[in-house]
Amino acid sequence: MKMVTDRSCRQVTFSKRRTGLFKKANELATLCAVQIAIIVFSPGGKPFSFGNPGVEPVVGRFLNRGDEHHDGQQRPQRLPSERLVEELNGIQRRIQLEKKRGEALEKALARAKASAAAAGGGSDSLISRSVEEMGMEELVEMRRRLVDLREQLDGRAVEMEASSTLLLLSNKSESAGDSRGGSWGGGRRRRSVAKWRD
Amino acid sequence: MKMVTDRSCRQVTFSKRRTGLFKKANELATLCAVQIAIIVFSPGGKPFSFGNPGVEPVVGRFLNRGDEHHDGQQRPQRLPSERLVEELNGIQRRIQLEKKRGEALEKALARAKASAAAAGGGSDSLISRSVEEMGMEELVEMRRRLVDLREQLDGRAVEMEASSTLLLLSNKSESAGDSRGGSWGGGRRRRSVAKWRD
DNA sequence: CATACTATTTATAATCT
DNA sequence: TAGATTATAAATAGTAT
Repeated sequence: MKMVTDRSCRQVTFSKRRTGLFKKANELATLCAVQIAIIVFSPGGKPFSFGNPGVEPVVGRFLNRGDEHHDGQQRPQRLPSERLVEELNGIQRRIQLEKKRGEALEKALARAKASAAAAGGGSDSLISRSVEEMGMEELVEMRRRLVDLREQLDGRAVEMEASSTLLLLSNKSESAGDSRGGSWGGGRRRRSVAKWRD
Repeated sequence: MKMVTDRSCRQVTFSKRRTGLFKKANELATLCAVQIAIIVFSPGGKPFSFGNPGVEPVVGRFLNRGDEHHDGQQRPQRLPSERLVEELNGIQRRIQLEKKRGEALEKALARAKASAAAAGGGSDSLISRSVEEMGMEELVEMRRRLVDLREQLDGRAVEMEASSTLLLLSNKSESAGDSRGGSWGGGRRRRSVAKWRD
């Protein structure tokens, strides 16, 4: 499944698939009585959206800003601790995912080459508990550790091109359950300032 | 087309259709190289999302600039709490990148392990333990190994081919936050961006 | 950017393991 | 509870307007 190269064909494909996607979303909302929002920008940059009961309520709920409109720049005085917890939960899940990846890789690695010595390590099992159970101080501490990890990552910076991000759901999987998919990193981001680090 | 009355059937239908919808969205993003975000709450109230390149940038583009699509603008008066969230988002993205790197590595390994068959042996099962039991130092070490392997195998490019990925983790998402103004007085950090082939 | 037409591909509801 | 199977319904690519 590759990008359609011809601009005209791409636009046609976009139009039709967007229609189909919104239809699917509408069916999902109807059949299951759930809130859903879709935002998509056409190849030409034009925004299209679908929402049940509307885009903004759903996005607001997702961002923990249900009581706020985006017409103002202010957030509620109450800090986004709920959001923080969600973000940390996401990080936790992703670390777990990375671990699963590492497991598969490790098996192949054992067959293919010898690896360097393992690092020892006292583990505080900081990630063991649910984020919801942690106090703010612990959240801040956890953030500190994650930042440390991030700085390690910065040592060998890697970027994925936006076009390389992909998600295929067609194959069977060993585990199953609910997925909070998406948020595929790697795209160019407005807020991210790209800088090199040696 | 009416709402499925049976709760169980409704949940099943939701799961299936959500999977299909996200797949469609991914295909649309791939074929047409467009930004798209989907947010949906399950019948049980759990949030699910898909985004290319991520939910936040798409939502941000939609909310902040409406029908416009100029680049380079920033919202004025960013609060410290927003920077906190951004910082966490950055970390989250980096971890995502690590996961994707692992995926690519896995494929590269499959192609290159024949030639890379150096020494055998050392299968220290560092990664066999759960992340919950690992300290951050070990996580960092785990990552370092992946990078080492990549650098060995990546004289040529590691292609991001179609890889099957399912984010499958049952986890609670509704969370109660502790509202303490826990700002850490953090400054902005540099973000590293590099190319996949570095 | 949208839509009509049709051959073909794909998703899915019901069912079963 | 998840996954596999399959007949059926739906989406879509190619093309034209």
